[in-house]
Amino acid sequence: MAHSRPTLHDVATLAGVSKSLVSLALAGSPKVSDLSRTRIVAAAAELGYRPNAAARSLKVRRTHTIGVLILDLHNPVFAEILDGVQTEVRQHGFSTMLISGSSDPALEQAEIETLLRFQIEGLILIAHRLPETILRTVAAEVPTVVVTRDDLDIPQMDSVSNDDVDGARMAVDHLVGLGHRRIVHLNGGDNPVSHARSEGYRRAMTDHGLAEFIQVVPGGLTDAAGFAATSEALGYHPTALFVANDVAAMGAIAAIENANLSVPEDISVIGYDGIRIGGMRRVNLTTIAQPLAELGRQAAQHMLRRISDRDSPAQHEQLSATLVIRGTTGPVTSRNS
Amino acid sequence: MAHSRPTLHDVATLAGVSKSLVSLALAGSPKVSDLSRTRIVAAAAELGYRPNAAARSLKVRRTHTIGVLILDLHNPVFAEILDGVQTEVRQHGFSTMLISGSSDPALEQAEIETLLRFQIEGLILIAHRLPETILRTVAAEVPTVVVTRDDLDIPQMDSVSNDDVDGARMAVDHLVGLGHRRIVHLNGGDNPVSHARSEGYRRAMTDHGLAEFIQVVPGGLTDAAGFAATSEALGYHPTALFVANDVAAMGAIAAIENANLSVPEDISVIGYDGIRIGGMRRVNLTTIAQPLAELGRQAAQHMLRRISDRDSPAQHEQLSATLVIRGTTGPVTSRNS
DNA sequence: ATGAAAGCGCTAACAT
DNA sequence: ATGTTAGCGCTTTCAT
Repeated sequence: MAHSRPTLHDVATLAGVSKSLVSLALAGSPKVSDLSRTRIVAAAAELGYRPNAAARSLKVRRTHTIGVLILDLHNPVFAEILDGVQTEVRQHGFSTMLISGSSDPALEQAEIETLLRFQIEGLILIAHRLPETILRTVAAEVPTVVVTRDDLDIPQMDSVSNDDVDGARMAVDHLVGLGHRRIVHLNGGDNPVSHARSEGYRRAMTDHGLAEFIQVVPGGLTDAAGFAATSEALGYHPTALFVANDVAAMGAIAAIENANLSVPEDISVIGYDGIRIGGMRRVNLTTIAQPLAELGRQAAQHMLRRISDRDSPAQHEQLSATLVIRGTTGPVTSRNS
Repeated sequence: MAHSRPTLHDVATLAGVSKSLVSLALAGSPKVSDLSRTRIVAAAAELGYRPNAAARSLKVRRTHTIGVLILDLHNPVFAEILDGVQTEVRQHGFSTMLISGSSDPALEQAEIETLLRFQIEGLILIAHRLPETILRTVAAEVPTVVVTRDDLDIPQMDSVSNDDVDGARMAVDHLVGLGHRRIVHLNGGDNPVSHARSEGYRRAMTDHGLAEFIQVVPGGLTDAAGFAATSEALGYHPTALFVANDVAAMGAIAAIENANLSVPEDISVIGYDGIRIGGMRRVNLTTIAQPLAELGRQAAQHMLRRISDRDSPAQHEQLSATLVIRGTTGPVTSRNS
């Protein structure tokens, strides 16, 4: 940085007062005379003065900034959760600093490290995949709330999630209600959310007396993963697919149509998340919808609470999802029964 | 923040050395004895020491952090551009701090203000909608590069964009090549990108001798906007629609299908951007694809260059888009000619 | 190889 | 109402 920005000192000199008075005036203190205040404000404007947050935070030990880690910006789910977070924190005078995860988990940790060095006051982790040990350390240092995961019980760390086991059950119930039995599950890979959804699938299948039809195909949470996993799934001649998330479900549908089968006539498909794009008629995806913005809003509330009371006991909020029936699921027909 | 984090001083005391030596050791200086280094590293680890970036930046006047403003996290375009930015800046030892725009432009400015107070070294604006005066001020203070806009000529501010006029022309050329004449354009609202695309449409239509068929329907850049604008567009009985962007194009298709017409048999639709989801078979959208990640990468490169040479002349990079023909456009048939 | 001291820009007693 | 001063945590000469 070649040009050095004007400082409080410069403003003070120009206005012909002391640094402290400038500080006071700019903070809106009532004990500054109108004359001085006017002069100071004018001087600041003239110089294009902008307070140095680093210096300020060094002194007051607050930044009014919370960090947000989003696993994958490509998945619209996270943008929708973030909406909720932002509206809520802004109302309370906080800003957010986002970082996005990358394919490399080590980078993710490094990014969090950066955030912490900037003295953020809290951290919201959206669908992270940090190891528990790291999480413990982080949560001990800074108020932390995790969104979309509830499998961890770490002191001083709150979580807000939806009940994935129950949501998965709703998906299976819906399909069974349509007469399906050979329901294959494309799972979302090795992460807690996907595990929970798989677990819900297994339990629901079992409860419906369909244990013998349980079939879990390894997949992932991206459209590419959904596409790729589908060829294996088709080998089991399913009449319906329950896919780990909406994005992967869209990939699965593409693969099904690529195989010259149609949805839902030959195979019904249900996703999970309730991303907006799934509601577009072109896509028209039946899904288990999470209250995404609400998830974000609650996460922010927990965060704010924890910032003012660091040591309050860990809270784990669980919101329920809802079944949204659209066009990719239908009754079993003679074509696929 | 109740608990105060350990400082260099604490580490020094524990290791039994001076603050300066700790600083040196942690910076990897070779003039620290192995013994001291080991002790210092151990002490730092034991205390969970994390350098305070605010203090550091105050001293060294560098943050190695660049700020990125993304207009709308919901539009997948921006995530893809960001990918390019991130890979590039990381390779050069920089981190990014993201902020996302909101419906309220004033908030957007406030967010940038926050970023600047944190002493970011550069600012990348992706599809912002800041007024030119603000932009000038910002660009004068911090290296700035704008992505997806090229209409501004501001000193010390670079831009990276695609040639929207030319891209729009390609879209029209494609449709005309398929025999379409009644090509209606759903524009993207009052912003420079949309203006350029509309302009390209008009020029291309004129060049093809189709000036009498020019019809621009006001719309927006979201799926809802595309959906809404389509009913007016249908009033002109088009055989093809050129929509301002992919997301809106998906909305338009939904509206067309809602009206019991089919794509492309009754109406062809072409979008703009080349978002990944458009490539899914379910969507299968013909589009003008921008080199999104490349846009981001180049933006980052300009940024980095400008950080090391503040006063280099403004550069305006323009990358070209490519026509991607998929399933939503087809030849004019007896049904719609 | 190590330490002492100064100072980055700011705020907050405290003094006047 | 305004100024003086100390110090937040760090890096960086400059001594030793």
